[in-house]
Amino acid sequence: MARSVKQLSPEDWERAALEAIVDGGLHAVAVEPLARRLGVTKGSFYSHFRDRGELVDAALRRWEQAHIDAFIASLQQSDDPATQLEALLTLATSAARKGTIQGRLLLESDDARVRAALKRVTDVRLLRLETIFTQLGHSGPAGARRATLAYAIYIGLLQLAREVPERLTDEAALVAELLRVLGRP
Amino acid sequence: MARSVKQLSPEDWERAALEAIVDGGLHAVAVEPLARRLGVTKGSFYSHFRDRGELVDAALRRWEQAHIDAFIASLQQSDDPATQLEALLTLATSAARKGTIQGRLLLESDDARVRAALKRVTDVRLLRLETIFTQLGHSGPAGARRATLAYAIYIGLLQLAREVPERLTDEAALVAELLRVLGRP
DNA sequence: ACCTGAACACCGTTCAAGT
DNA sequence: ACCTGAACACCGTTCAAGT
Repeated sequence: MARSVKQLSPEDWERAALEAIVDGGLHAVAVEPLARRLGVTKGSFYSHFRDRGELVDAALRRWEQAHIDAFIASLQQSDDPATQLEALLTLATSAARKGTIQGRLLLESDDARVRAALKRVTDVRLLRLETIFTQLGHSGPAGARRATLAYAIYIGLLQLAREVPERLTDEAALVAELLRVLGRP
Repeated sequence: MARSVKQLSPEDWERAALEAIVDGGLHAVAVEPLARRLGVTKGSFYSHFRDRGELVDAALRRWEQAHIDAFIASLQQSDDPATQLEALLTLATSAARKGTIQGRLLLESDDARVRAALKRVTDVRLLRLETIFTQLGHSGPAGARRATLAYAIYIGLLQLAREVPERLTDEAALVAELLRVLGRP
């Protein structure tokens, strides 16, 4: 449960920061409380990072990398675009019902650092979605619009899951609706 | 530019709080800076509100009421559901490109007070959307799902407008796509 | 009733001193 | 190199005292 020697690494602080985000959002990433939790004094924090912002940065990059990796991995389960689309929609609607770091971050993107991390993840996903829709027969701009639309739905569902979760209970029917709506060329 | 007598009302503080939200988000609603801006000392704040939370509450309710009123008003321009839907979609996509209080709040809804205000606005809108889709021929649960979907798109576009604004430039094409996607019974 | 001014708590940041 | 402990700045909250 505890190390006897209090020699921490930047990674220790980053992981603690991500845990804090899950629990209380970005503003819960506070140096003094994190230091208490890690069993050191807040002064020692500045041996690892220049300031709180640098910690937030590093923690977000850690999350971002893991997140992009997972997304890519889920796509590699199949080469068929229709199957990939369904897999992503299912993943999206089920993720929308869980409380994740992503959910937290989406809702705190007035922070420039959060926005930057989200944008990088979003860009990767939009490009992949665009490829899928192109393969499904939607030409250039139409494919791009459809990808934007699909991703907007995903983001919107993430948000609505917090506001009106009672509307997202019939997940299967919702996925079916999404497929019907997005599937037509 | 200034009143000579510094006798403030709760409304003065609420309006200042909303301005602060537009500028810097919810965390910019800070008693001491607001007091400075209003030309009083922070101590006097507590003659009007019990604490910062009560000010946030009051400011959000002020915004909420004005917002619901505007939404209802825009619906009353026509009785035809198809026209109403198009009007809402147009309103939504153009609102998505502006920086509004709503945009700010959506992205800060890890705050319980913000969530509550957003939920009240969302409920009103979802019910109205459901009515429209019912009138357009979508029976009970299908109408509800379609309303959820339409609203998810709206929320998602609000978010994407911040992340990837370059994808929302062709507004007309996007509205057309939305109508096509959402219009089919 | 509303405002001032001083006080205290909490967190971010700095820094001299320890190991 | 990393940690401690004390310092200072800033904001939330309280309160006695003014008008």
